[in-house]
Amino acid sequence: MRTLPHPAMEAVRLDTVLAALADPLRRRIVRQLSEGGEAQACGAFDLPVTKSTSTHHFRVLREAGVIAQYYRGNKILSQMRADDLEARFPGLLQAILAAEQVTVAGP
Amino acid sequence: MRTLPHPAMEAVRLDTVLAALADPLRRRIVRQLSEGGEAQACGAFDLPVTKSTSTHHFRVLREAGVIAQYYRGNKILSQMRADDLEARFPGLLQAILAAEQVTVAGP
DNA sequence: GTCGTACTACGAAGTACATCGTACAACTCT
DNA sequence: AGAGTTGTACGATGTACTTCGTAGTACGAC
Repeated sequence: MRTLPHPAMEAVRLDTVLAALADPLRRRIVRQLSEGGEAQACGAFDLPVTKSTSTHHFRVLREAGVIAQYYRGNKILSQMRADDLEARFPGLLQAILAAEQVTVAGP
Repeated sequence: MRTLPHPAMEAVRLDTVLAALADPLRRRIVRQLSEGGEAQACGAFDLPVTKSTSTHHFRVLREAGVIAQYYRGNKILSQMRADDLEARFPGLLQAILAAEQVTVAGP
């Protein structure tokens, strides 16, 4: 079974997490994962970029420690590392997701 | 009196704020401003870069809507736009500052 | 006015990032 | 085994960012 490398919780750096979440496309992925609750395959995301680019963004999120990915058949399932993030940076993820909510809800 | 352009609170975008705060040097500035409370001149910051670079980072923070800057004599005083940020993205700034606190406090 | 201070503006150089296309690998299904 | 699906790897390209040096502007002090 193939596996993908994930940073340990202690190795997750604020720099990397913030940089990862500064991209709108990556926040879109994170949002969908957070709202879905369940692990989802990359194909479940309707992103306005090619597969290559999509792979790149998922990789950035995984290497930043924001999401976890594991093989399941010929798909890769992704899910939030919500607990790890909350333990390391309490309230951060929630604040960012909530902030975007505000941004979207314009008059 | 010279003035510097600041984005209106409604024009402040999460993308820009997160990108601005993803840089460690800029977070260092923000941290010092937040802890100091009072407005401080750029020279009050002991940053490991040249003045040009320093100017650049202050500018990024100002254009992102994170700090306010105004002339005072031949200095420029900077201060956090804490209230504006809190109104637009509740809890975000505090979560990021707290997160860094955790990072710094290693065993 | 002249000098020093504090900071900006502009251009240059190196680095990092986002995006894509093509080629490839692993898995499922028939 | 062969074909289709899902996603990766690698290289290329254009854009943006960081950093610096130099030159210049505004202000206070003398």
